Amino acid sequence: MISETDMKIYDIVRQIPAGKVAAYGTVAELAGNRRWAQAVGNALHRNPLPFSLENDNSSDMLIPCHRVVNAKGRLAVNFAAGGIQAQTVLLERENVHVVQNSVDLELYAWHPAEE
DNA sequence: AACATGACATAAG
DNA sequence: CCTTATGCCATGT
Repeated sequence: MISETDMKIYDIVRQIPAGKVAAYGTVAELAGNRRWAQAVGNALHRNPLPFSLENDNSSDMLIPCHRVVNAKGRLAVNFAAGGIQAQTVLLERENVHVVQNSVDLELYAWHPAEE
């Protein structure tokens, strides 16, 4: 069963454009409450559809969770599908350079207002 | 209801 | 940079 909060969270994450990343806290805030950061991580961890490798993103439930990093740009060590390595590959695939398991937020941080 | 856990954030040492 | 400690919220036992 997907809760209201999860819906909001997934909805926000789905809006992150390719080539950009958003922090858990940012997603939480956009979803409605700044303090859901931890919950966002949990929600994504048990996320039903993590991402689509080569799929054409035809499904509305696709959630690009690899574009979500922590406040310092660090990747998720316990990334559900394949760990941090998988997340790295997915990001690199979108031209988001990953160095030392981190990304440069100055370059890739997603700013919703600029959509 | 109580307690433990987690893909977090922030502050402090 | 790293480790602790504290606070948050949602879940699972």
